[in-house]
Amino acid sequence: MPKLKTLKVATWNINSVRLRIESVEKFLKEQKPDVLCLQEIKCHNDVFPEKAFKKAGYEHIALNGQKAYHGVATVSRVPLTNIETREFCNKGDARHVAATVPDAGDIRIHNYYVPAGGDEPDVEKNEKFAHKLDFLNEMEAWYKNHKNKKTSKMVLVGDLNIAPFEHDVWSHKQLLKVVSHTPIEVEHLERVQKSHSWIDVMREFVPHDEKLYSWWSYRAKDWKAANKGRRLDHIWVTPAMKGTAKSMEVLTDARGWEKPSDHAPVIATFKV
DNA sequence: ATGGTAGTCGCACTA
Repeated sequence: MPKLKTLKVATWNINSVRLRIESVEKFLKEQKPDVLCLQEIKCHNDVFPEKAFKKAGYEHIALNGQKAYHGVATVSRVPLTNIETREFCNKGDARHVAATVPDAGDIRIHNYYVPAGGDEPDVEKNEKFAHKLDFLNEMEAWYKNHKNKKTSKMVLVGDLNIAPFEHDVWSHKQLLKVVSHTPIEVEHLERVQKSHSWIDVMREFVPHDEKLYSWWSYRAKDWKAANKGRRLDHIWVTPAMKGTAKSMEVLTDARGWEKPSDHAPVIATFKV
């Protein structure tokens, strides 16, 4: 029997974990997730602020960092096993870490930072955009080959850098040619989703005709007043976890904290 | 139509 009755998972693109460690501490103290998945930690494993997490009660850490760019970390109050980091596109980039939570009945959590893709949505002119699509193709191929699709309990979270639906962006029309909301990216994301029949947990709680954002650009004078957001961060689950999500929240307040990340945390609680 | 901000590293790069 699992030790936990519920599993509270949060995902947050922190845009430098060292610069914002105090915000992370505040978040952990207030929200007390069981597991927090961070993206864009922007540091190598050697300089990850491990002590601060341990002091906050998050003693179990699965790391895949790199210097200056990207990097993901999954920190947990309960043990993590079978830690795995997968390298995509032979780039040497740190954009994925997975770990299993035995106390939650062996739910496996995949934490992703999908490439942003640059400015120009054209694979011929922009190799960063090509990299983004390649990365999604690799994700699709990987999950397609996963076994035990009906029984394997997995959560996939992270900054996927794509806002797929009309109301995942402030203006569908104005963003159709803007990287993060182009039809080609959305098609690729849909194929990843189909590869393991992933369920979009955030949209199970917010109807498709309501706006839902997790990111607001730093470049707006007043992010809250402009509210030109996008839903770049996601929480998905496999069919074996269908119906187990009890709540979901985007902690929009955190976007207004001192020295904020441009992303807000997304939190979901699952019945174990 | 353009430029606006932020982080890392130490100038140009990424987002």
